[in-house]
Amino acid sequence: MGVTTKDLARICGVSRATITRALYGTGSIREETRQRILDTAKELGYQPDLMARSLVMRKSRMIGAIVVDLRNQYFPKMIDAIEKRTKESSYMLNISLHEDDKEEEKKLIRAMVGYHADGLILNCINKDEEFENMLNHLGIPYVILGYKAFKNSHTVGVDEYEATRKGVEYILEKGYKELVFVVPPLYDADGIPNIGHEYRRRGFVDEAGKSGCRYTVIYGRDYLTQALDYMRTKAMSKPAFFCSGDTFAGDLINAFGQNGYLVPNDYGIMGYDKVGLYQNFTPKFTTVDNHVEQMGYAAADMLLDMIEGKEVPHDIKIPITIVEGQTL
Amino acid sequence: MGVTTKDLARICGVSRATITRALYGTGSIREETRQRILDTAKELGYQPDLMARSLVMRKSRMIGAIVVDLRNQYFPKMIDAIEKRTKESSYMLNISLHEDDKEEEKKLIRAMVGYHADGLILNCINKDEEFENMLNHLGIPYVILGYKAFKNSHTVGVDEYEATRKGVEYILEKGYKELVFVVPPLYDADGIPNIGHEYRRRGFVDEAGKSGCRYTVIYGRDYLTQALDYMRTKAMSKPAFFCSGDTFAGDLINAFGQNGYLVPNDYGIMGYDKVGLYQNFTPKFTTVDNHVEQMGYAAADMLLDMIEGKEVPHDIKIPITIVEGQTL
DNA sequence: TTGTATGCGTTATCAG
DNA sequence: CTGATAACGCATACAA
Repeated sequence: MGVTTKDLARICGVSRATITRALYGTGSIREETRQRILDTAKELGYQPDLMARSLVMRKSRMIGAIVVDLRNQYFPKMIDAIEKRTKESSYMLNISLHEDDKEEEKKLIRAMVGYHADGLILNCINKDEEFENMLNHLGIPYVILGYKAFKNSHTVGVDEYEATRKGVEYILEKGYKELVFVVPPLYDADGIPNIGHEYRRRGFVDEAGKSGCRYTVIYGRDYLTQALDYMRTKAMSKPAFFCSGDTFAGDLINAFGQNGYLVPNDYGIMGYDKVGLYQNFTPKFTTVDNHVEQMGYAAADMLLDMIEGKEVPHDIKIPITIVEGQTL
Repeated sequence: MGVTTKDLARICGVSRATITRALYGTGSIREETRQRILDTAKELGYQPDLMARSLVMRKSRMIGAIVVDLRNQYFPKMIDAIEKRTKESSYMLNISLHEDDKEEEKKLIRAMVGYHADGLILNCINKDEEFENMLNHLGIPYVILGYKAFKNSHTVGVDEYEATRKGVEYILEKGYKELVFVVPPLYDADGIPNIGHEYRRRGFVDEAGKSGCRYTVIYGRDYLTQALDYMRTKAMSKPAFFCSGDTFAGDLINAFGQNGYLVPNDYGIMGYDKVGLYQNFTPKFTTVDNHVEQMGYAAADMLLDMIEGKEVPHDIKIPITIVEGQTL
């Protein structure tokens, strides 16, 4: 479909080279023919074939983002930010989802390269050497979201250890003497640790340990049962639950509520990953804001710089802040 | 970058046509040379240039989805569904965001066409004739999410009128005699009505009117103030608030809570657009489930069929269901 | 079974 | 100022 430069050339009675000159102002051209070409181009609704252009230019002004899915607000928010930045630089953003499927992730990366993406932003689940090798032979720059999985990769993430440490500090400042860290299973199906949650756990354990207060870690799929059990049989004072994720915290508040435990009277709670989910509820939710949008902006800026051949730092850590609520 | 069929041909000492035959099994080829080519292709990490292929095939196996943004869960959920379906049919999904910018939307559509997208899924904000014209001259099929804005377009949506009507029926069954419909501003910046909310309003008014009970509609940005005012000065019995969106409902519950009004003791409330946001909270939220995933599946199926030249219905309406909670 | 020639729509180079 | 020609990487009809 669609009218091409060839058509325009035929219709305007000039060569295709002249058409290009008229359309993109390269080289010199008589003003009159330029106008005539531009007019007919507009009239006929000429649209350049970006594929053909990319083919010859070896640049597509397209950036690929491959993330797991859009289920919680984490990636949507980040992608919104990335998208704004790439748009500012007149790049098109191509988002694809690997759905936690390692083969799919590789396939998508190959597809992006096949479509001449100028750069990639990855939330990658593959961690092995073969994958690292693949990445380094892509021929285009890429930025990894989250953790530094590979030596040579560029990453944008959060210092989870430091963040959790600060979270514990904050809880202690509020006067709590008894801390419970709630975290999902730390290992995935292949036995590979979820590095983010693991760093958080360490941050918690180190800082809580240093304080000399009572603390414990609850993890596993049955964390709700375990937490309730803690509340019923183990708590010696009003405990603070520090949940490694707002969704867990939300579920916990709900489960506790159904069992007659109310926040912040009977217990304190703090989340992680502020994604705006529970920000409108009473009591206002205390959580760690890991600034997802900032991560998005940073990742996009980094990648755009890399595409333009600029020198960029290898790793960027976005500092967190604590959202003071009423649940502690 | 990357090795091409040309390179393979040179290295294997055959013509490029033979390479193609080896790679895609078209035509006949001696098994030995086939193996040899396949081996070297693998060794050298040959990846087809999808752009070049699309250019000659005039098919890209790529589908574009252009939506406003990913801010609330509505589009992320739908896109997840669309993505699953397109992936099943080995199409790649290219998601882009127009951020409520009419020019941007047109630009993105043109870009998708420029990238030889085989079809488009649109959450379009342009409503005028020029845009309709543009769509119909795209040369590729497209499906519009939401409302039938143009005569000839294919759409997947919800019968909002019917849905709201059913919602009112449900509320009345629960014994309420006093209904308040809460809806955001019904017109956008350009004075064009938000058709979805408008249909909902009509459904509410018609059904509530028919029942003979007391009812009113609250709309505008200050709906919280108005709702509180209603509660304080106008309510004659325990009213049911029917909010045209879960987020409004959430905010309302919160605002009422801060003013000492508790659900479901002091008032009833029902939402719309079940997006899973408040499903974990107590009391469990009563809302209208408009089955976003189903919309996604339907839209993807429809588009894929259209791409394959099949006959498809022009409009698909996804039936809603009511999620029975504890807020009524 | 294999090779040659042509074209997809664009941009770039080099003549004229 | 303009036109012819080649190239990007791939696929395919046709010839050998």
